[in-house]
Amino acid sequence: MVDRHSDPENGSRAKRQKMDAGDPKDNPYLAHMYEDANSNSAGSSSSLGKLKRHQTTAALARQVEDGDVNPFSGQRFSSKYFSILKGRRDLPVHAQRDEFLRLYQQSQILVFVGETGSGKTTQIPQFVLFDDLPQTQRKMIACTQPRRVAAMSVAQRVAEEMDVKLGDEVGYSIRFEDKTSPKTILKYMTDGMLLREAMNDHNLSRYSTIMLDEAHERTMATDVLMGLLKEVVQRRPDLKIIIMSATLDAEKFQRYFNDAPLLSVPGRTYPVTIYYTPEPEQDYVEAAIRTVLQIHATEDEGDVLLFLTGEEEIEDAARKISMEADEMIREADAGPITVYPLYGSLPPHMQQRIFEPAPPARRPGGRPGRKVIISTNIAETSLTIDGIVYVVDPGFSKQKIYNPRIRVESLLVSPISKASAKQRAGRAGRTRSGKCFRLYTEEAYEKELIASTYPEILRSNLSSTVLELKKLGVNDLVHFDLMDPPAPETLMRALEELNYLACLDDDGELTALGRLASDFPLDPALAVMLISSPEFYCSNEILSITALLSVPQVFVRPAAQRKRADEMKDLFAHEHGDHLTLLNVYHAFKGPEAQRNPKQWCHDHFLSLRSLQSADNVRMQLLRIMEREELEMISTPFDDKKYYENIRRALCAGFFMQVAKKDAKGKSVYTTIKDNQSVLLHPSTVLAHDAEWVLYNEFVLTTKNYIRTVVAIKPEWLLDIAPTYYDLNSFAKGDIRSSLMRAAERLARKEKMRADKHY
DNA sequence: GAGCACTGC
Repeated sequence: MVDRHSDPENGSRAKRQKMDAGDPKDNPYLAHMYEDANSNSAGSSSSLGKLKRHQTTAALARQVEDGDVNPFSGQRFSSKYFSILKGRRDLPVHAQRDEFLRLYQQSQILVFVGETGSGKTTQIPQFVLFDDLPQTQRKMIACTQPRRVAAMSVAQRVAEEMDVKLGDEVGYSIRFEDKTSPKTILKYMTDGMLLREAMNDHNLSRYSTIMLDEAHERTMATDVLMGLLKEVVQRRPDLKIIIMSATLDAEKFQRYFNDAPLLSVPGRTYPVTIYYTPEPEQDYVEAAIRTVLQIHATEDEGDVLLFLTGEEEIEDAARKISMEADEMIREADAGPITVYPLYGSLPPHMQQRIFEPAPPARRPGGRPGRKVIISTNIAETSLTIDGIVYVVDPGFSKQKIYNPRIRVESLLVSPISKASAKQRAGRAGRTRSGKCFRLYTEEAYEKELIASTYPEILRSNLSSTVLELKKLGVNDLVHFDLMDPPAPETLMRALEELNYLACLDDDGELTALGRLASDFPLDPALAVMLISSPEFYCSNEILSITALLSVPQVFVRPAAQRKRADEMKDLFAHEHGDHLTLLNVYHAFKGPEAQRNPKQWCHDHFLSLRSLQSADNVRMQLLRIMEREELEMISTPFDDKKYYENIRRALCAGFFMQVAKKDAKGKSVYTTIKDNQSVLLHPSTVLAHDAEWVLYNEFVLTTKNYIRTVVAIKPEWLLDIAPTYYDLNSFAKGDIRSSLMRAAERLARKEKMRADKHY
């Protein structure tokens, strides 16, 4: 690692903030002098009275904000309100309040670029509130976030700033929790939640202004919402839209929204010096470890953040760095180091540890200690850690990619984008000026990194999205104006899958089943399985399995205790497969023994309490929808010999396209139906390796092709449940076809015998 | 004989 030059892109921001020097009313410190001039010092309803909708100026808003009485709640402002208000007025966005209001008033759509620390997420919605006055229209202002925690914490903060109780005038709405009331006029919500609302209210008529925050993240929901809003604004001239984004891409948003005006506000961060390597690194993990140790040996006090790609890589690097650092302490009197791994599947209390202070010097006057955090991308967007001074960026992350040809999503370690690299570097400049060590050459940065990561919509299976769009009333998918249209093949695959699931008819129109399926927050195959389950007398059980398949892995397998964990899993194993094993786990979890102390029970049985609780939550949500749609909740008696068979049949009703047959020769090698992929059973399966036909939940592409979470089924069931997909004429001659033919003959024979009995 | 980056309804 050799340093080179400093990169101006994260250096000091030279943008000038405009000062409104002319009108003394614009000076917040003089505002109180004018407050009484409008003869309105008390009375809640009247203090907003001086504001006319879409004619508010910064000065007018300030007068109301500086009053004694909260104009929205009618209560007297607390003293805390005024101290917070003072801080808010120092935020960069405040200097441009008038400029913002003018643009907001003049145009229906506005693109707002505010960098980190500008205050956009908390302040802009309040600026809008004072001008849009949604309560006079019996409407609300919505501000979307890609993540739940953000929606919750920002709403909490803004409620404090506005001196109201969270859930009254300011609230939030996320899956499993609606913290709003009839009083609510400003609602923070996840983008997915707004999309759900749009499915039942195509014009989003409850809102007078909709703001999409963090639009640069380009989540699936944000992309679909943007396409939708582009249509809604045509039908609703009264609706205003603000697209809020960080960093570049602003022009792209502007162009997409018919050259909407743009407002940029500078952020408030410290300069970060960028260093590149002179030569490409062969082994980025090794280079990263070396760099961290070198920082520790030579750089001033300050914590280090290293980005790696996944759990194993991180744990491995953490071990090595700790070992090497111990040696440095012994041999070179280096300061102490604490290394914290950080990734999503880490239990919350372990994630919290990253906020502990760096270790102190080992003796008075000794070399200071240092904290090293080794993290996945979670520290790039979801979590911010103050006090980071050094960032080490090897330039890779795991990214989801989708292969429409074999209908498989997989994770691949890939080079990051320039936007990600900037975001990572920025993590070093939150509390003071910092340094970022990029473990690639400057030339590679310039020439090899793409400008920004491909949006999720280009990297995913679209069957859920296509179903959602149909439900949203978008009939012509090909001409639906998405910012980045997906590959036609991906779209075709989704339409085909939905057609086989009978969610779309042959003309591509939504069927009754499709409409019902879109009510469930589930992948279409899961939704169809659940809706069909009453026909198989096992909707209670399929509901549990569906919930378990929608949450992270419930089985925990710590590296040090694999054997013990596997033994515990065997306690729940069902000979016919993993779905049934999951059901056994759930039933045990809900049983009296486990419920006495769920935490202990899960720990003892190597199960994830978090996953099981979240499955329970999902199950309750799905149950409410089942009841609302009058789908019968029913079970086959447990002592009936068809109890498990009925469940396995019901699984086929949704997953008949995810089936594999064991090869005639070659042990435990399977071939998937129609796609003809050669696959292996994932080693985690409980299924003995002798099932001829299996249904799988997931295709995992790693060093080998694995199918994971599998259950044994019979080909007769497939012919019975999905006759169109299993039309024998559509199969090429071969092992699969002949096996299906024999199954068809067995079925016909049974039918005949049954018919004979009747005569 | 194992690879779940991260979100979301």
